[in-house]
Amino acid sequence: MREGVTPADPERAAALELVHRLRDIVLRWELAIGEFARTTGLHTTDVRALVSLLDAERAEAEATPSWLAQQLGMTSQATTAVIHRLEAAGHLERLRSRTDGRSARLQVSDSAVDLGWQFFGPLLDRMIASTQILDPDQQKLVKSYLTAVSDALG
Amino acid sequence: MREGVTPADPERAAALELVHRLRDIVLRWELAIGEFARTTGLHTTDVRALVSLLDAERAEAEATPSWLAQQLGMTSQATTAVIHRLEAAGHLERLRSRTDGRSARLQVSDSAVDLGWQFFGPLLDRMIASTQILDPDQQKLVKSYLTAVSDALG
DNA sequence: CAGGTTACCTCACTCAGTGAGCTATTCTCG
DNA sequence: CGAGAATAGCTCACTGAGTGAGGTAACCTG
Repeated sequence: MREGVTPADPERAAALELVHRLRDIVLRWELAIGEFARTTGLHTTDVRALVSLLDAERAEAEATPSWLAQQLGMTSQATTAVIHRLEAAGHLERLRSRTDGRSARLQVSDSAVDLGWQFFGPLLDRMIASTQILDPDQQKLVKSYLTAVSDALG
Repeated sequence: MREGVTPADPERAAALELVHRLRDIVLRWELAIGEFARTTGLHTTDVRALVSLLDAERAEAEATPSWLAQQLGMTSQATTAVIHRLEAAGHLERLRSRTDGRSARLQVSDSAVDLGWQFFGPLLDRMIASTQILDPDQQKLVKSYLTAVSDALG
């Protein structure tokens, strides 16, 4: 049934195996996001937004509504709604941008950081533990691989 | 600002770096799903469902509505709706299970396989190419790492 | 074969996300 | 400089995806 879709090329099959593991990670990550959303009463989109915003903060990049919209793959209106929800929940502050009068600067509150840490902390710890099994050279290898995959997806 | 959240532990920082790449991959994958959904007129959930179903087929596992609901992290009712949408679009057939009269067997149609291949094919090819740069031993290393991360998320 | 469980479904409803269209600020170039 | 175009973000009205409540049929267990 349906040959050709997965050709019997052993090299390719081995590579596909790896790709599947990655996809499994994506799936599990999404489920974790969903579970976090359910326990906190937030929505999955809100959680995804928070994660992106925390990332931006860590990278010390200025997060704006339009930037967030792009990260979420949503329209600016939907993103406005997300921001309002997070603001109402006290997880986000909307400040004025100093460089552009039209734009806003999104600042996650301490409560959001705590909340995220509480849930994703243990999860992150386990992921980090999995990583620290590898020695520096191995980590470097995996890192360059993941970067390549990331580029392939971009 | 907010020390303690990212402690100045160089080992941990290096590992976090890797975790971030993984999360970047998750984000880009989600955006790709969204783009595919937009171009095909499907919904992101429908696409996620299709991907899961194709996976099940590849693994030769029997896909049922309840199994799918679990994969998507959604209620059975919402999953019923997804199945109906995919069925109406001709991407899915709902067959009777032979072992359990209550259950249904979900069978993706050729049109869905083609559609998926058309969009995800090039993307998958690039991911596979990134993988094939590695030699077998390196692939094995990455694979065991990804498996460990997957377990950490489960 | 009665009582309980499981798999899936329908119905009524809510609210997240979209399209249309607005205001205010910034950029561009004669 | 100043008019026109572009950009950032917003409100409003609406659609439809997902949920909770609750139903039916098939299976399991004593």
